[in-house]
Amino acid sequence: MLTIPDFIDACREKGLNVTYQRIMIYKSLLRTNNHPTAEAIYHDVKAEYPSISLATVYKTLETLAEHDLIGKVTPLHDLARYDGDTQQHHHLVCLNCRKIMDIHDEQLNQLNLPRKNGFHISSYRIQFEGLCDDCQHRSNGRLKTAGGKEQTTFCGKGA
Amino acid sequence: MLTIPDFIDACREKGLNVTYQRIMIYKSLLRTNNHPTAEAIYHDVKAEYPSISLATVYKTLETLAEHDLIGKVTPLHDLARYDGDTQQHHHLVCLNCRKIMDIHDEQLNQLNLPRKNGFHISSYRIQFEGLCDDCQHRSNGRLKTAGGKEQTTFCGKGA
DNA sequence: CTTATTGCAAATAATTTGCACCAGC
DNA sequence: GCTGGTGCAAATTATTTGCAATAAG
Repeated sequence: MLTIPDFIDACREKGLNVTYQRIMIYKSLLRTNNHPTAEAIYHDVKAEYPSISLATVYKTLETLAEHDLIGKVTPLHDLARYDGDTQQHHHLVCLNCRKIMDIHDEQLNQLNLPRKNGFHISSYRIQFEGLCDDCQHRSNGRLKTAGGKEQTTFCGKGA
Repeated sequence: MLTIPDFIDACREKGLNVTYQRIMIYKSLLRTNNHPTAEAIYHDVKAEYPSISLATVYKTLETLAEHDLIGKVTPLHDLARYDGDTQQHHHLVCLNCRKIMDIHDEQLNQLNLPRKNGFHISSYRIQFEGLCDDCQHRSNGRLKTAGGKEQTTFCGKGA
């Protein structure tokens, strides 16, 4: 979490114009610990700057996330995806083709659970992110590593 | 992943009617390793059973997931949520009120990465799921632990 | 026979897009 | 002044819902 002056510098370094809206949106994220939705940020910012538009909030959040100035809590957010396997296991997610592979690994199922504020943990899942073999090799530079939503193909099935 | 006869028994045990559609959908999940979307399953099943409807696929997947006969890859799927913090960290997700809390824990940042099929892992995130303190105590039996999408409130902010 | 489930069509909700105007540099 | 960013309204996409017809137990 950067201070506002640092955020402004960071925008400049990345070639992003520094606008009032971007600053307001970043400030809104700074002041909540909520992991807010676009709507929530929109309402929050609107209180101080009523002319902001929801579309701007969406666009800004995407832009900032692409430039790693903020994070997106759920990278696979666009489509609900299901899994026949109900055992505890973990996932490898290809950031390019969005293929998901299963990881069954006993060691990863034995983590020491963190403790925080009386939260009662009943399970956990780990999402490993990166590039699958196909996308490292076959993709001829047409990668989109920034967590966006570009491809629809899942690299086929079994193969 | 159950065999079809076991799936049928499991449905009966849970009081779910065993329908042709449910079996086809489950079979489709069995035969792919794709973590498919509802659309993908719809197309797959439609090939063998053209009269199936997309709404049925959505309903069936939700039903099976609620009864733990299948899993949902992304439990926080319904809304995109953002985070001002770009350091590696992990999340506690309350399955009831959908509040998300941050976990910064050095040990959790040092996992041994699994290896699989040439996949190149660049980062990972752990999502711990359970009930926050508020929801364990204050909620008077009105819990919805089955990964559904019920509440809209995020239990307020700082508090 | 009774209730749960299906399938259709219409509704809703989240997010994206096109485009004209405006602001940052 | 040039280019990227904003705001509006309309479009798109995923998902849900109401309801009558049908199948499961």
